Amino acid sequence: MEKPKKDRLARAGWRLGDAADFLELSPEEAAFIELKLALADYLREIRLRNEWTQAQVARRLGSSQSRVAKMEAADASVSLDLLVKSLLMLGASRGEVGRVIAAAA
Amino acid sequence: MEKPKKDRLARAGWRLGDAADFLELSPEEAAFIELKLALADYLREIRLRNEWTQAQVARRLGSSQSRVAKMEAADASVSLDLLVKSLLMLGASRGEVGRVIAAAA
DNA sequence: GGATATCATGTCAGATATGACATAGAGTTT
DNA sequence: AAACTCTATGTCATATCTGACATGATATCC
Repeated sequence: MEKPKKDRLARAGWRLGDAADFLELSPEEAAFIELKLALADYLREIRLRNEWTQAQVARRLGSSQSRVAKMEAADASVSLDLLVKSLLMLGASRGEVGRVIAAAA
Repeated sequence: MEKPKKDRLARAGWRLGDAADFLELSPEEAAFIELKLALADYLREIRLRNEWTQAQVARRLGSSQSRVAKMEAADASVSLDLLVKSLLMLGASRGEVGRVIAAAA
């Protein structure tokens, strides 16, 4: 795994034990996390494309700026449910969500 | 919405008020629920394709037969996280999951 | 360099999901 | 019809997520 992605995961709270090397992730765990990262990136993309601030997105979603920040960071405290529901509420279609998930890393 | 799907949702705990007609769902809510139903169906498909019982699947997932039943029913108490993680653990690829989600109803 | 705007991160009470268990329904075998 | 197998549904203690708030960090403007 490349260094930048690894650092990003570490920042996002994906610490898996002290000296946890991310290579210890099972393939399914890795796929799940990368899937979340892809959705998080897409959320940010939609926000920037529309020139919204995180606070504005939060208002639309009935949430808070901090949670939007965590969503975009694919924080460990953010569920797939929240990510997908948010994307749909921001106008993404089911097909779009599926394609983002299916897209190769 | 067709009657069978409506009944299925009602059974799965998606009651939204007493006389709730599912037509009152917002488009995003409807899309989210249908997306879950598609994943639930796919989970069952994988199980049957491999000729596993729900109890066998539960053992693989480190869960219980009852939760597998609820997953296949797209019960309201089942998260997207659980569905997706379970599919990946049963051998589905990220691409497969994405395609199931993207697939039109 | 103070004021303002935007995004990041830590914390927490309340809400929601989870695995487990009990039990019911439905089909098969003997 | 009893015994057995598989699936469905209700409940619950515990675990995890959520929105909110406070506070940092960084950049821009005056």
